[in-house]
Formats: sequence, C-alpha cells, structure tokens
Amino acid sequence: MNAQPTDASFDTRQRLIEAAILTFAEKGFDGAGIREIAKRANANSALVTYHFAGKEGLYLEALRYIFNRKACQVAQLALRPRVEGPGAREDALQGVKEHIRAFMEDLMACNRLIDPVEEAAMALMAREMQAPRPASSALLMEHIRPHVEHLMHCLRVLRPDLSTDELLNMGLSIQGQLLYFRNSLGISRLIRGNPDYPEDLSVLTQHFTDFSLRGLGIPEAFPQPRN
Amino acid sequence: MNAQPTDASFDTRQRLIEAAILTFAEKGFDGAGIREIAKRANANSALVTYHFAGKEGLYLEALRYIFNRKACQVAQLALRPRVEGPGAREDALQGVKEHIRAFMEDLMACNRLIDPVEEAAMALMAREMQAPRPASSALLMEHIRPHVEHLMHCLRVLRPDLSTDELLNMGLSIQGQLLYFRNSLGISRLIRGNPDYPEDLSVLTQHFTDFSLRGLGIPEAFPQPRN
DNA sequence: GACCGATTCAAACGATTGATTAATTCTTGG
DNA sequence: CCAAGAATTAATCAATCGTTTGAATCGGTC
Repeated sequence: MNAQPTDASFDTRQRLIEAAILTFAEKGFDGAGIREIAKRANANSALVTYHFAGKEGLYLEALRYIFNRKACQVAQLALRPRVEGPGAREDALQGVKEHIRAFMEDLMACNRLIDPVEEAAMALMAREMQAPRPASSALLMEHIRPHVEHLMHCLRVLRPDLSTDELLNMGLSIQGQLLYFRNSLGISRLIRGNPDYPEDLSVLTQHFTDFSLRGLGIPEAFPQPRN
Repeated sequence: MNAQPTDASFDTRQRLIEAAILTFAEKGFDGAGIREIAKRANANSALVTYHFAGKEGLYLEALRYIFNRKACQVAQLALRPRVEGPGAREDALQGVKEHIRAFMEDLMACNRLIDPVEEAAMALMAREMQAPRPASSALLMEHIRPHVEHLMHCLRVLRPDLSTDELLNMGLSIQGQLLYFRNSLGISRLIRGNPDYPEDLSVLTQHFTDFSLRGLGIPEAFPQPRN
C-alpha cells in the first residue's frame, strides 16, 4: 500500500482556494468561472471537481479557509466580558466598542496594505454575510453566531431593561450600519464624489461607535452634542 | 405611411417588464434568463431584443418602470421642509421620521398584501440599491439623489453644528440600518428562528426611528432610557 | 525496473446562455 | 383589397458554463 492521500497536491489545493477567494470576491459565485479560477491558480480546471467535488465545494472550502485565518480580527475577539461585579458595565461597553472596531477593520481590510488574498477574503466574507448562499448559510451561522451572541450579551448588560426582541433590534441596527457601509462603498463614493473615501478609517469607526452607543441609549458613555 | 410605432404591442412590452421585475427580483440579473422572463410574460424571448435592445435594456426599463410607480412611497415624499422660522426644527424632525417610515414601508412591501409585481418591484429596488449594476447606477442616482438630499437637509437643520462629512456619516448610519435590514431578512429570521419575522412592521419602524434620533443626538426628541 | 494509486492534463460533452435570422402573422393606411 | 411596416414566431448561432472522460505523469513501494 503506497501513495498517501497527501502529497504536493496540498499546494495545488491551496492555490486553487486562494484563487477562488480572489475571483469569488470580485465577481460573486455565479460570475466567477471555474476556468478563470484554475487559470489564476496555474492549475487545470478539472482539478476543481477532483479536489472539491465541484464548484460549490470549492466555494465552501474557500469560506472555511477564510474563517480559520488569523487575520480575521472578529474571530479573535475575547468572547466573554465579565458579567458581574462593579466592572461588568465597563467591560460590556468595551466589548461593544471592540466589536465595532474589529468589524470595521475586518470589513475594510482593503485599506490596510496586506496581501490581495487577505483583502479579497474580507470582501468575500462581507459579500457572504450580506447575501449568504443557501449551501453556505449553515457554515456562516456556525462562525458568526458566537460573535452575535457576544454582542447581544454586552447589550444585555448595558440595557438590562430591554426585552430580547428589543435587544436584537439594537444589534441589528449596529450591525446594519457596518455591513451596509461595506457593501455600499460604491454608492457612498458616488454621493460624495470622492473615490478615495474613506481617507481615514478611524474617523468613521469613531462615528459608528458614537452613533451606536447613543442609539443604544447609554448617555454616560458620551458627551451630549453641543447644542 | 402606415403602421404607427404604437400598437397593441404596448401590452407585450408591459407584460415583459412586469415579468422581468418578478424574475430579476427573485434571481438577480445574472440568475434570471431571457427565456424564463418571456415565458412568464407569455411572449417570445426574441421580443426582448426587439423591444428593449437586449437583456440589459429590459433591466433598465424595469427599473425606470419601478421608479415611476405610485406605490413607491419614498418617491412621493414632500421634499422640502420649512427651513426657517420657529417651526423649522419640528418640520425637519418630522422629515426624518417620515423618511424612515416611507423607506421601511417601501422596502418591506412584502408584508403589505399587494400584488406580486409591486412586491417584487420593491425587492428589486432594494437589491439594486445594495449592489447597483454599473449600467444602472446613473439611473439609480438620478432617482435617489433628491431623497438623499432631502434627508441631508433635515439632518443639517437638526444638527447645524456638524460638518458636511459628519452629516453624511449620520445619513449613512440611518440608511444602513434600513437597507441592511431589508437585505438580511434571511439571516435575521435564521438568528431569531422565526420565519414570520417581523410580525409587526410598526414596532420595527419605531425602533429604527428611536435608534436613529438618539444616534443623531437629538435628546429632546426622546425620553431617555429608563435606567 | 515494474507496478499502483494519486494527481494532472487536454479534450470533449451536454446543457444553457443572450442574441440573431428569416419566415410568418397582424395591423393599417391608401 | 392590397402592399408596407410593425410585431411575433420558431429555429439557430456562437459562446460559455460546470462537469466528465481517458490517457499521461508523478512519487513511492515491492
């Protein structure tokens, strides 16, 4: 018995996955063709079926690959702030802030000067969160749920007076700003007439944080507007 | 000279456009096929090229058709609140509230029991606002811009202390909540485990209004949270 | 060196795509 | 009634899609 299932073919799989991330991020699932992906990976298009049992399989593998990356900051957040004691409220507040910051930096990875695969990976993740494919929504849920629950946990500490439904609406409003912003960069640039927008991500992150915390109704976290 | 360019073929155009709205809304531009659209309209697929010079032309015509509909509430908003006098601030506040309400009711037309074409039209509009096709972004801009400017005008009255960039960010945050919500209904239902969500649109509209006005920093418009 | 299975490849398959063609039907002005 | 142009049709085109096929190639064991 010879010929282990593992070989230098690992490289080929890797190259295909990275090329898939790039292409899927650019053109979406339907727009990206197997031949184009294979060409980018310097591989034969038949290998997609061979290694991943088809285009859909490659797409799922690409998503899995992204979620397990170190550069994905959201995936690295500490997921449990203290819930008791005098510091619980400050920790929850900090948790919300970090959630917003991590999401913004992940989603806007295009502004960090990192390798193109990393950049495309975040674009693809954003795209997938916006309109998840049926076959991949389970995978997405599995990886997103902990962070949703983390955010909800923080919100509950900050607003213990609200019902679960009201808290979910709060979370939706926060998340909506961030994801919509990412996916509507094109329109935003059109409206502002500034192709380089945003020049400074930290200003925007600060805005989303301020807006969200005021929206949450946490007056002590913010100076009231000056008028 | 005989045979006017207008005939009973107007009906065929109309049927093709409505079928296009239904199909494009369901499957997107790439996913929808000319043959399927034509079949739905009880017409021949060649008529798409004949009447609209191709698939892209039909898509643009479908968008134009939507924007000119009466059911599109956003398009019916009064676009200029009073800007001077003692009532200006109340009018601007009302303008923001109506903007949110009209957008919510338009985007969530699926919950109003109206005809399927109307419903699909709003879904397609939401889809297009989220990820506008290059060929149609100009058309979209032309119809959306007045309402963006109207919202910005209200915001400026309410927060005269902010810069244009800051006001744009505020508008982005408001719009983001609404559009993201519409496009992420699938995910929301997954998270909540409730396929009928939202049962009551008015509750949600109220939440978005409250969250946005608090986020804007208009304390007098709202009772502070009770804790 | 021969064998075996994993891997890679060029080529082709069947289906589907949007668009085109040429023939036909419909409508209408003269 | 009859051409003329508009409208509609079935049939086909060329291109592209994801997938399949069968042979070639590679690496490692006997």
